[in-house]
Amino acid sequence: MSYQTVSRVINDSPNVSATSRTAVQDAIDLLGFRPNRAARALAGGPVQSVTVFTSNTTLYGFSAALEGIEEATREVGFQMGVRVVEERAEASRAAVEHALEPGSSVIVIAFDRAGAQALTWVPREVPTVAMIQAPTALAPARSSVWLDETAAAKRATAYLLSLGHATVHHLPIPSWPRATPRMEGWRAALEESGVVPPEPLQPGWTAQWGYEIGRQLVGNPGVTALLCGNDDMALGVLRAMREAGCEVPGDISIVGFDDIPAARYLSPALTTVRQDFKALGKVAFAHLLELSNSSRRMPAIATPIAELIIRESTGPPLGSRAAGMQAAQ
Amino acid sequence: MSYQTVSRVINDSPNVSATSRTAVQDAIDLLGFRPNRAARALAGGPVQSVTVFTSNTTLYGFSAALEGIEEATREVGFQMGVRVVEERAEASRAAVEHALEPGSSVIVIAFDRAGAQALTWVPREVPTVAMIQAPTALAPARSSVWLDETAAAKRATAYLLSLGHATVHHLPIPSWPRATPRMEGWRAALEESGVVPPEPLQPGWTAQWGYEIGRQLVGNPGVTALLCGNDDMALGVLRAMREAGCEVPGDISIVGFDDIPAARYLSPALTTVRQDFKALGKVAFAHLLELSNSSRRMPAIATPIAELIIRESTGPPLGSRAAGMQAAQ
DNA sequence: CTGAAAGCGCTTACAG
DNA sequence: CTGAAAGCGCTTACAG
Repeated sequence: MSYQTVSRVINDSPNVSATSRTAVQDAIDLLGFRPNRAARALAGGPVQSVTVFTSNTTLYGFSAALEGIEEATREVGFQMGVRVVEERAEASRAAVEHALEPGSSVIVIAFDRAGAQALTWVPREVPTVAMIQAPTALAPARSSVWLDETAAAKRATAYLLSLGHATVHHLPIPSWPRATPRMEGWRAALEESGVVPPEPLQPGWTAQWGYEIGRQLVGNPGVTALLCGNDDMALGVLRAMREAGCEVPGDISIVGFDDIPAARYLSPALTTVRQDFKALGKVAFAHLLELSNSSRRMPAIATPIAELIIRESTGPPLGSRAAGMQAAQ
Repeated sequence: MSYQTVSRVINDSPNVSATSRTAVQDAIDLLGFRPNRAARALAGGPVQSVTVFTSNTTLYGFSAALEGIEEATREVGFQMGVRVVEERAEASRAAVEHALEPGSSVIVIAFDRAGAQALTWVPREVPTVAMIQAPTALAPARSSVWLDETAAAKRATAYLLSLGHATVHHLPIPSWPRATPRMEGWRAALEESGVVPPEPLQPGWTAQWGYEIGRQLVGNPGVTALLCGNDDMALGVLRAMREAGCEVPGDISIVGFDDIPAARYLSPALTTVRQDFKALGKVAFAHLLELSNSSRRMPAIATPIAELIIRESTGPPLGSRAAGMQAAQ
């Protein structure tokens, strides 16, 4: 019953007799033995930790994703490390290289530019899965996961159109290297209805930004419906409208994206697209597991379905024929 | 120029000639050499990683604290691991024991019961600092950090009283093992003004809970001012009031706690107590550093100052003599 | 199926 | 001040 045998049962080696296996297992349970991770890693044992790179741990989508990853790692006894990355190339590179350890694996939350940047610095040989906005956006040859935001944005836009709005404006989250899927979906819905998409507003992430943009929008009769790139911005827009005495949804309908916990408690409660980033985080980790254990790639696949949650911030435009339509519904 | 010498310069050993030191350093820089953490840990090198235990990575206070810790660790090249802990004793214990590695250190975000529980399982010998609600609450003989929430709650309550409210009600976050400092401050302010504190409402954490409680409060003329244990609950209360047609602050003044990013964009913008959990996270890590390097304890000390942010959700009670006072201000 | 051997990359006493 | 030695706790070929 040498320590090699112990190592074998811990690592599920097939070359152990049933007798030894149970004997060792019993001893392990009895003593509460826990193999030293540092030693395992040093000796070239299997990966058992993930480092997640993210540009933000506070924004809803990011922290929900993190939450999902954490839960998944906990279930299989993986350690989870977190490293925040900035957009500046050198800082990003330093952060990634510093954090990378032999025998580790990584998930990068590459929803934004900083995340995508970080992905760049991760060597090919380390098992990696990226959480991205859309499949074409980046990460060729990297395993990645995403939500179908294009379809969701399209659906939300179509809904607004169906309410009777002549057009729908869009306050996007930052795009790179090309339009975000949320913007593509918005544009597609408009074009399918034969309306020329208006110029998108200046992109941002925060409530603050939404507020700024909202103030500029006030009193513009052309915009009666606005699809926001996320709920935080929608929140800011809502505030700007109220301050200016604009009714929501009377004067302008507003749709958010993500369904943050606060969304349904706003006044008016926010119509939004629910995105299950937590579930996506779990999916990402599941992929990572396959990558690192069997060392074989998995094709990128989509997962949880986004859902349009209709609440109070949307309605037919005032004084349009849609007002009549509403009664008919 | 053996590898021992390299080890010495990396670890700032004094026993190295200036010549060797620079020579080695140059080589390190040139080659981009990074010592293997697993090996260092195995050989008993200095701690260079923290794992933080927290019950939630999504609630504002928790995620802000995490953000602060992350930033601080990044600055000194520490690795940061995160493990979510539950309240159930066995689950908590398993999570903690699983996560603990020799040569690691820990910060536990012990704002709530689950966190306090986790703290229980961390062996004395591992360098640990706890982030807690108040110094007496727990963690005797543990290094810990906290914000002076008692003073802040007292100040907020006094402010409400000064507006002319006959009393102030309180919707607390969960207490254990005794009243939260927020509740103590609230109570103290009331007593100092000679008013008997009303029964606190049922404690909770979420907007959902605030909403439930808010609905119960509607139409109760006795409550004209409410101090909420956090902004999320305040958000829910706000919603309940609006639904019921109660004016805020006309019919009821509401104060939150924490100053979440959304607070100032609500309608009415939320009067609240700003708490810098991110800074507190940094302080926690600073303490940890001292603990682990010099192996000497630091006395627990308080840090960032909470600040009352007066916005729109508070005002004098309607129809009271305070209405006149307002004009006088 | 199961030991003995070698090595993962470091650090820390121990001799010079 | 600086090497040679031993060991941290594992894992993975290699012989039996």
